Amino acid sequence: MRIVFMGTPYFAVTSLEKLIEAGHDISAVVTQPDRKCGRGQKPKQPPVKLTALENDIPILQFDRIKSDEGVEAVKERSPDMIVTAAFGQILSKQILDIPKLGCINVHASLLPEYRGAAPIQWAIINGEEKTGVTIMYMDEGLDTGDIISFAKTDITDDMTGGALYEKLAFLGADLLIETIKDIENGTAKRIKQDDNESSYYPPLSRQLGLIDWSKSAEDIRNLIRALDPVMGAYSYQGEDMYKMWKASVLNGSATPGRVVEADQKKGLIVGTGSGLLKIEEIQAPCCRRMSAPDFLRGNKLSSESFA
RNA sequence: CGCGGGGUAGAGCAGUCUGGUAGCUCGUCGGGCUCAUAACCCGGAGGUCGUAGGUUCAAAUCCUCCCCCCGCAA
Repeated sequence: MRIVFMGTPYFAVTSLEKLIEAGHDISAVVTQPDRKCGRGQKPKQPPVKLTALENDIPILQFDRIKSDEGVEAVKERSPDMIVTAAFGQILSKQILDIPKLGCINVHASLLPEYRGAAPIQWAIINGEEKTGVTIMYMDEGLDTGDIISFAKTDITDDMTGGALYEKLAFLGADLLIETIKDIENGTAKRIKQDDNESSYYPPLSRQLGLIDWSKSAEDIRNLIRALDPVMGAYSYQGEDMYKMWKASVLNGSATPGRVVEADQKKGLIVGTGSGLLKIEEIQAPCCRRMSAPDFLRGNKLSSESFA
């Protein structure tokens, strides 16, 4: 099958690699432009671009794929199908109409739930125990197209956002390959999404990571593990920002944000709206992340409350 | 040239401004004590102070280059 692949981050790399492995003809890879990011503002190449380079696949990068040049470039590749995974740009009708077999997308949730850019993290934040991936036809809406196939998986209690991201990347890639086979064979299904059952969650924002200590210890723990390793949940003591990377829930109660214990042996324990939170891994300003006992060994954490 | 913090013993830090031969907590090893404890006491091992130069009688400390890590920002 002649495919134009669109994707950007590591999540999409897995799918791209499996497509190549399966012997599909990837006539081009479309990915976001190299962006200045990180320290030093050096332009960084998206992971998908690096994979394309390794495999000698032509690369197309547009600020807006909807632009005339973008549409034209895709047309020139005359794909049978467009496959997207975490691409980061919305496709216009002009593009959707190009491939005769349609445009399909790998989405990291069980649609119609968790539409939006960050379904993986949101599922953990909400304490979900099950999630999955969905392969769907794209339409002009955001994650609203018809479902072709899906695969479920469990979210274990200790799973971080990073771990689930990786798991779903593989699950999605495998399902993608199978689904394309079904489409080729004409056995693929096409199920409309029930909009009444749908939910939409926004992209991750800095603000989201700020810990609200009045929430329950369980909720805070979920936020912490969901945001590991993308940005970390954080809290302040005065001007100092501390990132929390790992925590567990204890019975008990204390004023939300209050540091109950900060002891090498007893650990770092903080009060919440319901239950106590034991911080097991923490990152102080300007330091790398480290276990709470290690941190307390060399740093004197004030007994001031977190806010 | 986007802004800023940091690299000192296995781990986490102090010492750097006000140069003078390396210190703290923990771990580790050996010994002691106790009915008992992640307990306590005594003792030991373990460091090219990120790399390379420079200044100096003397550099972890002052100056310059480079490498790596981290926060902001995008």
